[in-house]
Amino acid sequence: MQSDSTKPISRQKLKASEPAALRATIKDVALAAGVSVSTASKALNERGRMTSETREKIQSVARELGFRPNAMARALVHQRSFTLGLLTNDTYGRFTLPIAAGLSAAMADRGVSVFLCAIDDEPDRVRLNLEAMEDKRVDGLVVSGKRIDRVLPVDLPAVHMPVVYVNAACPPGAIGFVPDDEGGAHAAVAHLISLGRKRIAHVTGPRSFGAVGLREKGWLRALSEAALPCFGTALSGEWSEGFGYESGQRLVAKPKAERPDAVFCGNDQIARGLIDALTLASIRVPEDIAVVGFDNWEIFATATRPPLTTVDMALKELGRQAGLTLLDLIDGKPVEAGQRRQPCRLKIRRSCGSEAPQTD
Amino acid sequence: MQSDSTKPISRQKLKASEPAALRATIKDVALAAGVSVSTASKALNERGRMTSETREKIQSVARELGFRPNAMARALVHQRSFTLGLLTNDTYGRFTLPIAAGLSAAMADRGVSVFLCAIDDEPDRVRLNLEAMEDKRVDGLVVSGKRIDRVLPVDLPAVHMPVVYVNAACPPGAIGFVPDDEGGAHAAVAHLISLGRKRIAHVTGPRSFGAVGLREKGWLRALSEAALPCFGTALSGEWSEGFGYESGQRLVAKPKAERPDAVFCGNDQIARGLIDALTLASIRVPEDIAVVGFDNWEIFATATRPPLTTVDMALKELGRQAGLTLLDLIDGKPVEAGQRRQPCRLKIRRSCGSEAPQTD
DNA sequence: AATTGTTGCGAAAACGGTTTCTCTAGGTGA
DNA sequence: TCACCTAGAGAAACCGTTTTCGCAACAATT
Repeated sequence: MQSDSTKPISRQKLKASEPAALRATIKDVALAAGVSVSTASKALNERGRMTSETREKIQSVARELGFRPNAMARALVHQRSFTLGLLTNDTYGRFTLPIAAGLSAAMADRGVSVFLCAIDDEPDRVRLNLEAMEDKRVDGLVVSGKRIDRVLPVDLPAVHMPVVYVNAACPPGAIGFVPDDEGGAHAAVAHLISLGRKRIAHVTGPRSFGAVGLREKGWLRALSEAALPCFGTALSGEWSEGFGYESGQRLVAKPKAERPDAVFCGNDQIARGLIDALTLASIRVPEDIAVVGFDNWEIFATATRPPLTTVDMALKELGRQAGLTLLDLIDGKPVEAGQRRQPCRLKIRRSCGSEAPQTD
Repeated sequence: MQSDSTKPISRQKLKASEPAALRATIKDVALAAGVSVSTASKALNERGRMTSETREKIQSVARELGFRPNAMARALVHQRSFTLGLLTNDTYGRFTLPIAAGLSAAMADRGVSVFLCAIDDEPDRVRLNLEAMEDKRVDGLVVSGKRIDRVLPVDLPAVHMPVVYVNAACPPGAIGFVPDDEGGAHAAVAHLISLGRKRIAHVTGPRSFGAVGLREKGWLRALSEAALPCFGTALSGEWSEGFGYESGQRLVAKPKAERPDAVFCGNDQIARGLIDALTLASIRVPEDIAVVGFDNWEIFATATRPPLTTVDMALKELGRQAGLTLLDLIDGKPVEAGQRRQPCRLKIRRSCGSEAPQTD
């Protein structure tokens, strides 16, 4: 039994007197406080003028009755619903959940709730959900995807409300947030270089992904900044453990002198497969070859042997930022159009050979 | 350019005439059709009596204006918002997203939208979100967790609306949905038996998890039904690849005659680690030892070598069922209290040694 | 021709709030 | 004592719908 303000008591009252779970309205509050509805409203919203005595009386009555204003009635008059829609086509993927959680948490703190719309790129489903969002009068839309170079099949011009894109291509003139793939890659490779590695290879996903090009660019930039030669060209394949494994085997097959002393992988799955192949060939990670990944997908990164140093895309923060920006947009604040690149953060574990892995 | 009814045209019109993105109200429709608001409402909702001429005129005007009724105004009079809240404490986990997607999709088809509330088991956040859901007058709540034996820190009695639990403990008298862990385990082990395996071990998660006991029970029941001896006791440890790996090594250390010919693992991560250990010791999977997992977490199950036969918990369906039941509850239909166990489905790949893995 | 029964539609009252405007007391200054 | 101002509170309009009720006009019965 915590002393939890007076809520529990009022609830009990409510329950006892009202079996059908009817909620107290402002009318009930006004009646019980012996004032008019308008006065009650003003008292509860700290507007208008009245004796502090009146105000406090009304507020205390409201508390006793467990009064909570009906957000929909409020929205009706304010033309503002304090709700957002989150449209995502990444139903099974790893991106949506952290983004959604970050968004939802940041919004909850501001009294804004988020509708989740899972569309599987089916046009009908998109249409259905979009219409539902329009009907429910959400104040804005966050559109989140699974790759930064594809725009969702959302008929944007038909939607008359502010939109922010996350982890998806951002049409011209729109506003979007994506992880800074190039910066993250650069940080990862620069860290390897700072540890004395000089022959740093890159194994990554399909060229058709925008992120692949950006991460490759980061790799190259870090190398050239350190005046290191580019070790081979980037090895491009599937985003899978299988491809990482194969690539590892290919590395192993080379004579020792031609092997890299570090590999920067395009994602954690590839890194995982690659490490498995190296381990199987008795090549030590990180002593013989250091490995870093990209994604910080914990379930992979912590399960590899040794645990994987990798680039964290700060997806929660991405969702948060997108939400806050959308809120600004809704409030009519000026927001510059274009795509923002949210900084990534290197998560150091053991696979890169650092002396002191982060503990958090 | 698809011929997409008349919508695009009306939208264009709206945009042209109304820069501030104001939507047509039923008043506008009535005015434009030369009728009263009440008649317009009746025409659009197929109620009341009027000439079909009048009705069609109104409907066509509404279409031209791109009229969509304001769901909040509607909710206000119907005392029904056609929204639900999804409360989950599984922010990073693997359960919430499929459940949420299944729920959201099934609800979208019925005109119901779902608010996502990510609570991290922080009481303040729970309170905040719960209050938001009450204020927004959601019709009901789905509470989803990450383990079936823990109830979320939700002060249920204080919430006056229908609630359904998913993948979480279900307080007495409440309604809940969980995967049928025992049934799934039984199916997995029975399948191994049908393939001729006779010495089937079980490596699983911490005893403190309810699911562990249930899966163990399924294992034992399948064995006893086939009159097979129980091969050792269930090996219990972490839900991790690491523990699977260790357990694999322990198996390998035994003389060949004492080894099992199949292992049923408590989840896919354990199975993955175990297979890695066996492979490293040159034990062939499935020829020497067959392995099946639990979860069908595709990212693991398809990446193991060989791909993992495992139990699919049908989480999307679980979310769907929970939503539909909640809708029944809201509609006042009689729903029996208690916890329902949703059947699992064995997903056959290669690691069990079946001749013909499923292709879907 | 007077009564009844339909038909087609609009007025008005909800739903639960907020906000603007108006009114009444009471206090102030001349 | 009177005009004037102000503080405090209520009346009413509004947000966008739905729904009940009432009222004409007309057709069908006596």
